[in-house]
Amino acid sequence: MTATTTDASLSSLGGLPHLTTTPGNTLPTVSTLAAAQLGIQGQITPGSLVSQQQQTSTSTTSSQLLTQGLLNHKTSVVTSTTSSPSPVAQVFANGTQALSLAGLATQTVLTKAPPTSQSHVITQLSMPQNLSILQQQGAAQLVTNQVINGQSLVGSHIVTTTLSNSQASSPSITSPTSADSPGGHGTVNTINNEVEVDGVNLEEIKEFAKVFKIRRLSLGLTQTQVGQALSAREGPTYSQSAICRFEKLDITPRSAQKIKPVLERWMAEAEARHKNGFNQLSDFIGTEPSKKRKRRTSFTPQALEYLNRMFDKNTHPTGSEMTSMSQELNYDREVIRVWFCNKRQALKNTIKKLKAAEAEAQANSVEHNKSNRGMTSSLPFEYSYSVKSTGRKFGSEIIS
DNA sequence: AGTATGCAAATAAGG
DNA sequence: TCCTTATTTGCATAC
Repeated sequence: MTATTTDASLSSLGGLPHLTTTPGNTLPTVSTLAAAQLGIQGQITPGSLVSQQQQTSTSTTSSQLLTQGLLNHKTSVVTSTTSSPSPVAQVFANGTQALSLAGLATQTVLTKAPPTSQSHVITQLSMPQNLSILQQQGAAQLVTNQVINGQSLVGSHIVTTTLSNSQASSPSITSPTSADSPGGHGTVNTINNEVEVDGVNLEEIKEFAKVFKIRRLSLGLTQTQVGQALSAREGPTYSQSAICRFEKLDITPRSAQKIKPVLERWMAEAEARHKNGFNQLSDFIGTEPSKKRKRRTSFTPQALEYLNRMFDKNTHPTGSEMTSMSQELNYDREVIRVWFCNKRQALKNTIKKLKAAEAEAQANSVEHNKSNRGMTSSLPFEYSYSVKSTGRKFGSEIIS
C-alpha cells in the first residue's frame, strides 16, 4: 500500500468496465510528485497518504459521537413529531398537507459512476472552527411539549418565533459582517448569561430552529419542500440539506445567522397563505432549482480520472492547458480551474493533517503535554462548548 | 418517504 | 486574472 499514484490507481482501473455507484466521488490519490509540486514535499512518504476512508471515518466519528449523544436524550422531546402520524402534522392533515411535488427537479446528473477502489485517496479535512453546544433544554422544551400537547397550533400560530427565551431584549444579533474575518475564529462572549459567538446569539437561534421545525411540520411540509419553495423566490436559496442542517444547527453560528432571516420570512409567508385558505401551498413551492449559486457539478468518473492524471503530472496547469482540458472534457473552463484549486487545497490539507498527527503521536510518546492543539483558543466552556475538529457545527443540537 | 451526512464543488476574501 | 485559504453549501446516498 504505497501511496499509489493516480496513475497507478488509474491503470488499475484499466478498462473501467462499468463502475457502479459507490459512495463518494473518489479522488484518486495524489502522487508524491503532486505533493512536491505544491512545495510540500517534506516527508510525505509514499505510504503516508492515508486513504479517504480512513481519514473521514476518524473525523466522522467524533462528530457523530457528539451528535448522537444529543440525539439520544432528545429523542423524547420532539421526535415524536417526526414519526409518521405526527400529532402536530395531523392537526392539519386535512387538506393542506402533502403537496406532491411531482417531478422533483431532477438535476442533470452526469452519470455517477463511481469510482473505483483506488487504494489511496486524499481528502481534505478542513477544520473550521466549530462549536458544539450541548443541549440546554429549557424553555425550548417546554414549547415543544406545549405545542404537541395542547394542539393549539391551529391556524398557523404555534409559537412565536422568539419566545420568551430569557432574552432581556435579544440583542439583535449583530450582522456578522462586522468583524468578518475569514479566519475570525469564534469569538465567544457571554453577555447577560447569553452566549454569543461572533456576535450571534446562540440561544436565540437555537430557539428559532426548534420553532421553525415545529411550524414547518405543522404546515405539513418537508425539508425538501421548504428548500424548493425557497428557490422559487428571491433571495438566497437552500437545499434540503441546508434546511436539515439548520434545524439541527449543524452549521456554524455565522451561517445560522445568515439563514435565519430567510427562513423567518419564508415561514411567515407560508403561514399567511395557509391561514388565508390557500391551502395550496403548492404554488408557493416551486420546483425551480436555485439560481443563486451555481449548480454543483458532478464530474463523471472518467473526467475525474483524467483530471487526476493531469493533476499528478502538474498541479498548476497554465491557463491554456486548462482551456484545452475543459474542451477535452467538455466542462466549463472555470469548473476545471476550480477543480484544480480545490484539489491543491485538499492535498495540502491532507498533508498538513498527516504531519500534525505524526507530530502529535510523537509528542505523545514522549509524554509531551497535551497543549491543546485546537486552533480556536479560549472558549469559555460554561455551556459545554467544545471545539470541534470536524466540519461545521453549531451545536450538534438536535431538535428532534 | 423523509431526513441525515460524507465529500467536494462553489464562494468569499485578501493577496 | 488567478492564487491561496477558509468556509459554505448541495449532490448523492446512506439511514
